[in-house]
Amino acid sequence: MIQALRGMKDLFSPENEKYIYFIENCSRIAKNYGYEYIETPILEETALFKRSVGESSDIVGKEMYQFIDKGNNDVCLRPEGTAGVVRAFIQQKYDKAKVQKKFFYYGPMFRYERPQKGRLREFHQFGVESFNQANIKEDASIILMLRDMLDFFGISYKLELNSLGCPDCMPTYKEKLVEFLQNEESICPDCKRRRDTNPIRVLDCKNKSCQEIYKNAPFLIDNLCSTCSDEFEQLKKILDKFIIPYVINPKLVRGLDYYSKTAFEFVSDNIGAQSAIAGGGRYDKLVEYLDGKPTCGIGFAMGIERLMYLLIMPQNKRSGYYIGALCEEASEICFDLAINLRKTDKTNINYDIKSLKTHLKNADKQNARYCLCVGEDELAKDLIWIKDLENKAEKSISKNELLG
RNA sequence: GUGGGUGUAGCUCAGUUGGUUAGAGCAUCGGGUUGUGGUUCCGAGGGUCGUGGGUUCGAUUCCCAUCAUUCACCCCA
Repeated sequence: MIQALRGMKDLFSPENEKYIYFIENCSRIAKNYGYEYIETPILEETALFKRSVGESSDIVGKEMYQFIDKGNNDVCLRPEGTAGVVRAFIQQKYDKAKVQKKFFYYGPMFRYERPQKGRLREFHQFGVESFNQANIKEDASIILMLRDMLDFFGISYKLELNSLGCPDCMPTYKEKLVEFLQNEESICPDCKRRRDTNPIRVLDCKNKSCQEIYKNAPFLIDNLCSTCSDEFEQLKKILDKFIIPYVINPKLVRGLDYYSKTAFEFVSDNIGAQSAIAGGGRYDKLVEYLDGKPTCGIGFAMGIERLMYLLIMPQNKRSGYYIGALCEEASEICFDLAINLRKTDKTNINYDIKSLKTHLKNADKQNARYCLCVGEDELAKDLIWIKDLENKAEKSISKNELLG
């Protein structure tokens, strides 16, 4: 038997309904915030991710589905969504036009890792990207939007906030941190590796003895330049005003190299070790990294599978018709009936001749609102028997009334 | 890439201290005298016990390998 690749899942009921429900409502809310839908290719040139996500990240280092295609191009399946949208933005010359653009997208992402709870090799994200909005209010808006979405679905969360600084304050901080780390030889091997590759990352090491040491480490949040520091204060004020509870997590670093300034993560305690349900932040230099004109940007992405663990669907109401024939002679009229009803309503037909009892059972199981049956009695009088499964009312109506 | 758990019916799982026809619940199908559902009663079908090898008179059970799956680490949504 051929089965789906490791870490890749088929989507059946009821998850498929959840997925649609999630996408539809996130899209609706994003549109309210002025976002428009964008779809970018799932396959992109490998260099795009190397330059945006960053060579030092694990994503690029070991998790990409990368291969050489028949035209000898080095390509890979997108591991995240922002890079593609930024590439599209630049390719469309929106950077030169200096326009403000806001996009939302959703779809599959691919990372070659060992699957576990809340982590698949093919997973789905819903994300948004806002270009050319430097105002800190936009940072707040994007967090407010995410709050709206999670609130709509009744999903509880914790918001963690940090500032990663800008090219003015980040490099000097980094030097300070590396200096601190030079004197700490008792840190774990992973952290020693990070010290060289990506020093900021040591801060969210899960090793307890490391965390003990980092209590005394310098934090970026205490070393921001005046601009970054002011903006961060403004952001907190807006979030306070709109009553969004948050915690400042000075150890919060985003995994992708392109982030700067505002960084945030929405986390949940109820989905296993992979607790981040959404993450995002500013990336004011990314457009330049990808050869565009300087254009600031901010965005986030939600892990749809992780959110679906937490999402409870509203009760499914009975809807549509179920049609069944009670005798062979009635099967033709039943088929005609189905064809006609399908022009306006969800209609399922059972081609098998069954007893009324069986048809009612089936209609009930399918959660149909109405059960329509035709037997010898109805055929004789050109009637259709119809029962409302919700209020149990039943009647026979003339065939012409339903066949129009 | 590293470590642990688990593979028995469509699903969720019992079980055999190694012994002859492997069980339950749910689901499916049929029936409960002529055409009435969701919470009834009765019955039926369905499994080479993940795969390959080893030990044994005998393996679904013990051992090894392999594959799949799951959880965790690394990392991330």
